[in-house]
Amino acid sequence: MKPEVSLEEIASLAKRRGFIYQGSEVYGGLSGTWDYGPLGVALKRNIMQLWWKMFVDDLDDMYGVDAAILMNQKVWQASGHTETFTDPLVECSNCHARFRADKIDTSKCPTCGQSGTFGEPRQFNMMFDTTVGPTSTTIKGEGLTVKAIVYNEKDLKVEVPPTNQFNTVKLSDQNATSYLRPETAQGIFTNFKNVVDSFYPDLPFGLAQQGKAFRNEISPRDFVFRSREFEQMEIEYFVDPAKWEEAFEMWRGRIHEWFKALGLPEDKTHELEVPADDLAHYSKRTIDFEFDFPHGRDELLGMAYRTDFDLTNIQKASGKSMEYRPKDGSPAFVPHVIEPSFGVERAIMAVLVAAYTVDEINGEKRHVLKLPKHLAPVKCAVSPLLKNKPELVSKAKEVYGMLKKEFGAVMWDDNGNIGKRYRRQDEIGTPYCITIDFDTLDDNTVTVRDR
RNA sequence: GCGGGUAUCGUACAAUGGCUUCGUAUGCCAGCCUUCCAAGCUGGAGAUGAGAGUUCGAUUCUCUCUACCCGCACCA
Repeated sequence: MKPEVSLEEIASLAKRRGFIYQGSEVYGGLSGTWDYGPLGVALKRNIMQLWWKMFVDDLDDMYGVDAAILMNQKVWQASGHTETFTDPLVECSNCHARFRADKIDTSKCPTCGQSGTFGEPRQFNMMFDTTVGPTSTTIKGEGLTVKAIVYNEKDLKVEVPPTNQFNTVKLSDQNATSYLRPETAQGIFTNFKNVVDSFYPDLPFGLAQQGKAFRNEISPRDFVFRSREFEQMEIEYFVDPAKWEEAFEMWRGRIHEWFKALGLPEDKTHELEVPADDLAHYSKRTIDFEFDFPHGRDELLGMAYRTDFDLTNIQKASGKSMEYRPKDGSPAFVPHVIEPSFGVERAIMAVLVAAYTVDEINGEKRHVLKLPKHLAPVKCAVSPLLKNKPELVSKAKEVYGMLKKEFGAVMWDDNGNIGKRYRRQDEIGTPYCITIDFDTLDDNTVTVRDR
């Protein structure tokens, strides 16, 4: 079932009214990046703050963390990202199917049956790599070794004598290589022990984090739905392995509350029980929570039972115990994990799609963003009924100043006539408009319009 | 990454191998007017994605690049 709104309509509105722009637009853009304008950043922050309130501040069993984007590369080795992301991929030149070169017989394409259609395998890694600190390079020749600290390898020029008696040998410092995190989850797992040491919370408890993650997607798509830089809101909920199902169901319920808080209609959200043979190797159960986006039904957030996969990996790789010792003296164990993982951009898209409506009034189209009030970027617009009556304008300024100081997200609007202002505010989802008229001057009352 | 499409004021559309380089609507800015749900008038700013080629002359034709949209693949 496709919603009536097209992705292009949403993108057009987002651009026109200052929600979301193409990243680096003046230079022709950068694929898979998007920038937020004044209204967009307000909406985004409202959504993220709502999440933090619902899932951290309002709950007794939740703790917040905020880990660094750059992490020791051992994190990604232990989690399996380094290995699984450097698989060589081959592509069939006939049917364009792609396969892991080490998993198939490359003499014949399994999809179309053609022979000899595979080219050279290419390494493809979805993690953005980077170098932490200067790169150290060693130049070796006969009887001579020069060590150089190079801040930018492209600037390094080594003159090689014609005798070729010198060789340049780059000793890339493996410790200096790192990645922009492809998920925020590992920043939580690596701090599990720290939080236990500081607070020793009763099990079950959860850690929550919001932050940027980066994936070098093959093809970013569908407006902000799949981009190369995005924001995640993730929870790792640590449980006694015997009680994981209980926790799973609890979070399932909390996720539906989240949908309600975002104002997403129930008939547009769906649960997809991921079939056993599609599950990631570490997961015993996963539910994809989907939404009917303009481009089709697609994943809005996911919840996975990750067992003790991550903590056990860290325990093995670091040599540090990740066991939790229950306070009742029963034997220690490595907790299991329920992971609800939310995408901020996907939530924004869903909210915009759900809120976007077009009314027909006397044959005129009226665009209204029916945002939940607590998400609206502008809570209230203040207008003088007439722009050319100084007494109205000054009174309105006074009211505006009071509200602005109190609530912040208040907009001054004196452009055109009153009807136009209402329309304009409708289009950005402003719930309240306050108009100062001549009665205000007489009896200090104002007109409050509820969208 | 493959195939198809698109790229013109902020937005949505129009037009053109030249002539004074581009029209409309809306939005925006200034002024006038206007006593509550897109009234009107006057004036103004604002665009051919980037680069190369063909040509006397390119926004228009060709090529390359970039970005977005549609389909496929991918989504650990």
